[in-house]
This record gives sequence, C-alpha cells and structure tokens, in this order.
Amino acid sequence: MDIRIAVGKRIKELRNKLGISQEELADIAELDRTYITSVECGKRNISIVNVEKLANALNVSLSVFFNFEYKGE
Amino acid sequence: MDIRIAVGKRIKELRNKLGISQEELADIAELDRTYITSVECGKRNISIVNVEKLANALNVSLSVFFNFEYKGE
DNA sequence: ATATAAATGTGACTTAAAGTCCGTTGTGAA
DNA sequence: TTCACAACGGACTTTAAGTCACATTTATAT
Repeated sequence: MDIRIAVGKRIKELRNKLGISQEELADIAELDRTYITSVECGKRNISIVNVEKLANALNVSLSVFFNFEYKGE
Repeated sequence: MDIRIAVGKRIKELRNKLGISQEELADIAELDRTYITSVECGKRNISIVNVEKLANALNVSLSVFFNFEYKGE
C-alpha cells in the first residue's frame, strides 16, 4: 500500500476515534478542511511539519501515529 | 525543538549507526546527496514519501524512526 | 418522502518550497 | 598533500501547501 493511503487511513481512524469532524480537526491543527479531506483520501504527499500538526491535534506521538500495519511499496 | 531539526538528527544518528556516508544513503534511498545534507541539517520540511524512503534505507520502521525524544513547539 | 443542514469529496488554481544538478569550500584523518 | 566526507551555493524543475467554489453524500429533521 502507498504510504499516502496508509497515512490518510490512519488520520481518519484516529479522528473517528476522537469523534470529531474533518472541520474540527482542521481548526485544531490550523489547516484547511479540504486539505484534511485530500490527505485522508491519500491524495497528498504530506510533509513532516503537517504530520506533526495532525498528530498533535489527534493527541498521539509521531511514533504512535506511525504504529500501523502496511506493506512498503 | 523544531521537528525538522529532530528528524535531521535522527537520520544522522541512524546513518552513523550503520556506518555509511550521506552519499551511500542517498544512493540507497534514491535521493540526491545534497538533499540528504540539507535534511540532516534540519533545513528541509521533508515529505512522508521521502521519510519512508530514508527509513527503509536505514532499516527501521516509521514507528521506530520516530521513536525519539523531542519537545513539540 | 422530502426539505435542511452538516459532513465530506472534487477540480482547479497560485504561491512557496521541495528536490535535483552542477560545482565549491571546509574539515579531519592518513 | 591527498583523500573522503560533509556543508554550502546558485540555478533550475517539480511538487506540496494552501485556498476556493462547487458537488456530493450522509444524517436529521418535518
């Protein structure tokens, strides 16, 4: 699986666990709502600064954030 | 500490542990030599695709890669 | 069923920065 | 001095960031 897809799914998973909307997440992370959408849909090659913003907003460390299963390539 | 600095230090740390040069790492990860330098110096907001390339080249999972200490903000 | 709003997805676009490629300079060890 | 490595620089192409108007889906009413 592509890392973009995996990251998108992970964000969606953590966001749903918190029970907040993309818009709420966008507000907390100070990012655009439509940007969140495109990231969750795996359409963005997100940078580390934005990953950190989202991990913070989702109350997880980067190490925990990336603690998910996926096959490289 | 800025996440860019932390990531740069982490890459350098793992690369030194493997005992390889920036150029060797660049070859393995299929990235530019000068780019590795700037990343290690914390001058780049690296994208997730390249973080993955580097983590792979350094033989660590993303979760392990990000398992380091740093203070957000 | 159907209006109504809330949540999410899409395509296009500009701007800022990522990333590459050429070389040069600094550094430290043999 | 020579050698390998690392940092730095300019010029360049590519791409992510960030935003927008609009479309679609999904709930929640009435």
